[in-house]
Amino acid sequence: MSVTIEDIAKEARVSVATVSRVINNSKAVSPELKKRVNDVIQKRNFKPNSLARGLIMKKTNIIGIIVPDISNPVFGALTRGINSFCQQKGYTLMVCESGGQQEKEIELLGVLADKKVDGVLFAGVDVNSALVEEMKRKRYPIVLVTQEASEGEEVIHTVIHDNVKAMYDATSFLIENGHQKIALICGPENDYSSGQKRLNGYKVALKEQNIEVPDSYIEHGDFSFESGYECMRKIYEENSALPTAVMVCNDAMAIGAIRFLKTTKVSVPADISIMGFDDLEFGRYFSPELTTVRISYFDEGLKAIKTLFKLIHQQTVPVTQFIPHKIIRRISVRKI
Amino acid sequence: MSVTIEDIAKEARVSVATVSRVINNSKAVSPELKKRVNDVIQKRNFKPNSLARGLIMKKTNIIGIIVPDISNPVFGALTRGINSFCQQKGYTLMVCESGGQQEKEIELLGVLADKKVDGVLFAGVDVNSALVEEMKRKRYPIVLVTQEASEGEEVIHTVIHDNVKAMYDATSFLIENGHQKIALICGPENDYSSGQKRLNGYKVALKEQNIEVPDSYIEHGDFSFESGYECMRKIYEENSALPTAVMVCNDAMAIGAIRFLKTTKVSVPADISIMGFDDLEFGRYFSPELTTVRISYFDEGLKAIKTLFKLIHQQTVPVTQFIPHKIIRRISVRKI
DNA sequence: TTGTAAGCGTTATCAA
DNA sequence: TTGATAACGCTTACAA
Repeated sequence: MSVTIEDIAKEARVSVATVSRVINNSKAVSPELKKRVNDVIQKRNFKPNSLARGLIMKKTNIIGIIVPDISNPVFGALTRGINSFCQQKGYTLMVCESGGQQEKEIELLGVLADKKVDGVLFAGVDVNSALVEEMKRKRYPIVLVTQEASEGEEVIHTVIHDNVKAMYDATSFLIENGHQKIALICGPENDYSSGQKRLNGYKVALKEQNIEVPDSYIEHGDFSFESGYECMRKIYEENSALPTAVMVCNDAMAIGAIRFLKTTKVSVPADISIMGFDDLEFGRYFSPELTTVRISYFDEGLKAIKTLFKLIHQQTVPVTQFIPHKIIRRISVRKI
Repeated sequence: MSVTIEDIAKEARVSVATVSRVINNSKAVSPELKKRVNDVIQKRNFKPNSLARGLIMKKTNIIGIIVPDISNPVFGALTRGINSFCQQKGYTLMVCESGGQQEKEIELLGVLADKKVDGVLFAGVDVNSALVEEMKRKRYPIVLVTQEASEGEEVIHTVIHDNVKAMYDATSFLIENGHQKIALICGPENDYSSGQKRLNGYKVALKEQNIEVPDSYIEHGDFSFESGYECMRKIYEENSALPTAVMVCNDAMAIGAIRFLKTTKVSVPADISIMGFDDLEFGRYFSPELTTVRISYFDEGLKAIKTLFKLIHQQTVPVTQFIPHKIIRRISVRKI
């Protein structure tokens, strides 16, 4: 078996307590003993068993993260931001995938409790009061990231981009560029932050300018390329008066939408402008280059994990924190 | 604090041993006691502390995975395949990011040892003998995935697609379509499986047909969109006789390459055919739709984790296992 | 079938 | 400053 603290103690002719003290330099140990112990530790390549340690210290240096889909680049970037900080602080990341199903999310919250993680980052889809109740019951701190709670008061700390404002800005940008007939390919209706809130920002911007829009201008997709394609097809087929611009709630659907339009005779951006959301890297290499709203999910993850650390160390943090967004003008939107 | 096995024992008026037996149904327990215990467990929502359990059982139900970059869709899909199986088996995934640096990889191998993981999936860049030695020293089983060892005998179990054959097939496909002047945008030279091996497959296919290619037809990128763009630029600028096809070692670089060609007057596929590798989803939505070699990284991850499980349960498994690849014909390659 | 008690590898308390 | 020794929460001989 691996070498234990007792082996070290024996070989260094001291007590296990002393070895422990050296490891954690918790209390003063005389220099000579310290050196003797350290030498043996080095020589035997001793690493304290983190299970035993966690058992008594009630601290594992493990952070849990729950995301709907690991292979989604948005959550990839988020995870990378989180991990960059964890690694530097000596924490490890336990990654769980929920598929966006609430039942699974609740189960995973339990799994992470079992694993005695020090804290959890949660990227959900619809964080309703049932979920919030479940979270409040856990003994570990939780930070919502990418998604705020959809019901009740704000009781769980949250790091997020301002979806309403971002969509408001994006839609206003289209309006400023002369567009009045602006359709929307939105996220799922059950997705609070990235579905409902974004829809909201769009509506507010239009209303502010007294622009009316037919219901047939609004479609709900599921953030996949495919659904962007489908939604665009519906808008195209169901409207004799085509929009001059389509605001799309993520880049993947935006590209799906453009792909559909390539099967028709309307061209982007000459006939219809398309605006995306996220600013994933491929948007820059697409043609036409995608105008979009940049969200740095890396930064969002980073801010979330920093917040979680503060919570773990009992510091006070504002309940809701926003990270900035930015309009990225490229080719797929034109001024009319 | 959370409820312990002792609390349960007390409340069910039995010994902790009995409770433990019920939990693990290790030994026969009389039905009545079993029910009594289970009721209390249910009622108090008791979950055995996995640290204490891991400490004594030398088993944590945690699998470690080391990848260069979590946000890369290839490793995203890989991780998802791995996770799908783990979740169903009651295992959790500890995800570590190495940035592809050997030093970091070795460190992470140690971190995972500390965490007492039951096994590790390793997706490296250059698994040389130093790394292999390090791996052999660990007490947990390791499966290489996406990358084989570059030196010495095959001692570590490996699940991978056949890079040589895949590139051989892809290049042959281009030849069959009438191309003779075939350039290559390859992976990094220090990347054994995805760099050197793929280069090899390309060369073998050409040699077999006695096709000679100038050095200026071969460029090394780093798998990023940007580097695909740059490599294509070099090939374009350094060859008065342009190739009629370019084999590109991943889809991202292929799209970067096409992007560059759009800045020139040569068109794809009319003047130059472009073939990618990986078959990521966006390639289907790009224009022209990308002809590519499909590798299912999800399946590769799945097979790797299944292999690791067999190893964990001391079953014998072939040292090297391949997952299949497939040529996907789309628009970006044309017959001449 | 059930219970008692000895670990598992640490840290923390309390004397010395 | 150091060393016994009691936790931490569980599993598993060994006894009963």
